[in-house]
Amino acid sequence: MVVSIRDVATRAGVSVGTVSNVLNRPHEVSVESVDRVTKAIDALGYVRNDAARKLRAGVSTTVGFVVLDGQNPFYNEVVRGAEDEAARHGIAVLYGNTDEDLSREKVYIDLFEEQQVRGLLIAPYGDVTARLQRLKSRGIATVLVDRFSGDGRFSSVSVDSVVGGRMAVEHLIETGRRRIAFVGGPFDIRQVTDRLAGARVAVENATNTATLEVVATAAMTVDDGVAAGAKLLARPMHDWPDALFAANDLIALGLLQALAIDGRLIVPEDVAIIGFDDNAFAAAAAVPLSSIRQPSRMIGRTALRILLEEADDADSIARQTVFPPELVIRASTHPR
Amino acid sequence: MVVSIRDVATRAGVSVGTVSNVLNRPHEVSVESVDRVTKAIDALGYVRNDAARKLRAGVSTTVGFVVLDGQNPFYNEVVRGAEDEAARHGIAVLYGNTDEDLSREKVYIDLFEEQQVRGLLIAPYGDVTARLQRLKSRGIATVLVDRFSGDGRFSSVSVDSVVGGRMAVEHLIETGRRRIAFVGGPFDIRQVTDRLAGARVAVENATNTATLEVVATAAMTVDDGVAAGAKLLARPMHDWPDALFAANDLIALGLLQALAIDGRLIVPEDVAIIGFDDNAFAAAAAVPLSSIRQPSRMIGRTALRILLEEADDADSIARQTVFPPELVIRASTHPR
DNA sequence: ATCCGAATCTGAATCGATTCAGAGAGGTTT
DNA sequence: AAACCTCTCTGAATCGATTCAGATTCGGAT
Repeated sequence: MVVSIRDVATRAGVSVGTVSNVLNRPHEVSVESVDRVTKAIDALGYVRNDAARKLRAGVSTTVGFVVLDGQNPFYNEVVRGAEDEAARHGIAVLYGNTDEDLSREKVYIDLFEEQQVRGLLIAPYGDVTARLQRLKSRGIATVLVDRFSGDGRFSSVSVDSVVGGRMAVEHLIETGRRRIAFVGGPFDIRQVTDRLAGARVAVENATNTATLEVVATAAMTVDDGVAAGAKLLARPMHDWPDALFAANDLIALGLLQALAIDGRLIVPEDVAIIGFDDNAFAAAAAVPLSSIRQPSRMIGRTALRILLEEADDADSIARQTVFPPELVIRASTHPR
Repeated sequence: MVVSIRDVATRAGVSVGTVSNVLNRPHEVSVESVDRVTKAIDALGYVRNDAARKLRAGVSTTVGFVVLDGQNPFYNEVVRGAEDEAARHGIAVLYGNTDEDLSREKVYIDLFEEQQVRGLLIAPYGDVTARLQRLKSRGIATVLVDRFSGDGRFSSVSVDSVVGGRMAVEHLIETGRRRIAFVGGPFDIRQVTDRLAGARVAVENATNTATLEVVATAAMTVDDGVAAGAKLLARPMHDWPDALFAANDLIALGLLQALAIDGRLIVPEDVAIIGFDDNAFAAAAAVPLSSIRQPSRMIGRTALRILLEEADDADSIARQTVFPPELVIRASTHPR
């Protein structure tokens, strides 16, 4: 048995219009009516039908968040930041996880479009500009998260990954490391290539003879880090790098784990490791992990705030917000 | 500019009914019509209006998942399992994070009710039976995740936390520990009390003189673990327990971190630590963490499968699915 | 007594997809 | 040729909340 606004109106002895007004502009309704309607709603257990509301009003109080990797604590923190800000505006965040899968990414974007969300936050994997452009033409605002919008068509909130990559490798070089390996992938993820580009800059600017090699991983999980570690360990010892820059903390933790189990190489004595994100588990690692911190909650909060502004103001101009990364030094990169 | 089904019909030279049929029962429409309509849809960039669809048809192809703690990798794994299963049925999972906040829990349940999702998965924090009962009467199926439904009114998928708690403490006792502390909270979370109850059973059954004390935490995060560790470290050394059973891995990681920084007590020589969940970071911890593994993805997959079955069959009978926990022994509980 | 404006309420029209009774075309059986 | 199917299509009615032009009420001003 479904309770509709009509049932509430009958029970309260008013018209449907008045019930709707109680729900949406209570100040324009007499206190007595508000009271009667409220009582009727409670008595009947009425819940607004969001479909009807959206159909007629054309707006929604939810925003969507399409996340690249739901297992990654960094993105969870970003989502948390967005939720905090959303809650303050009486808005709910629904999110969908794409797991670096192009087709799922499309599915979720379409889903949120069908749902006519108020706006969409997205940490994109593939090239989604075409789809996002369509959302825009439909009046659904979009903000890119953790990804700079190269062509400036969309607002974005991110951290400068090139600078972060440079900071990481400069730190390694300053603490006396020479043979540096970048561990990460896949290379169609922008964050990966940016961090690597930063690393390259640092090596080129170095006054000493530091070298950089690249160890590719299939994805950015702990398991991929373990696998990369095993691959490196299969080499003769004299071929080993003396520092590893992991594309994110998950890979770094995997590397750490692989080395700890093997036992021949000690961190940081033989090998330094630095990660990226400074997620909640970096400090609790086998060897506390140096990392490049991203202000994750702040990214989420800011992205949501910009999203709401754009949703309310149709012809606002896209803007790029870039936060600085921050070097966090822990035991894993202590000098020998 | 919004493209409606009417525009598509006009462009394809058919009626709106035919367009709808192409979308929903293509086999009942001539191939020629399917073709014309498909072309028109592509040309116009038409996307179904989900609100109108839901309003009329009353069904939806999304399920909601209300999660207790979005930062916890364990729940992320469960969600991932649910998503995998959902994807196979062409269904999308939208989730909302309550962060152990009663009011947010209510908000999300109501939100999903308003949205008329196909079904709802929930890892509940407070007592939500009343609200869930209402969903049920509205025809929205509900499955509890990570929580046994005591009164059997709802289907549930969980791991036996009492058994898990017992396994953890039996393991500690078998490896020679005597003064055991349970670290966790708050005690209105069912999982916490169950795990503690299991621990009590193990201590009572022990042939030796093992003791159990309780160290309460405000929540179940790494930070709470660090705080609990600090509280314990403030005690005189002879008052220290020789084993810690943390209510989940996050707390355990926090404890490990607090002890490592302090440095006076070595894990596992002076203190053993065991966690619960066996999340992705347990193995990569400062000292690889023993834990009670829950089959997280399987929980998510199973919960979603049951949810869809119940959503399709209105008068199916609620059933409780309980998976066994599994003891995973790592360095943090090695005997002295 | 009449008029005015403000406050409040009413109820029909509306949003867009789905549904289904009924129509039309074309073929087969008797 | 009539009767009967089958296949396919049409278009009006429908879902429930919102909106807004118009109605009603009432205290105060003229």
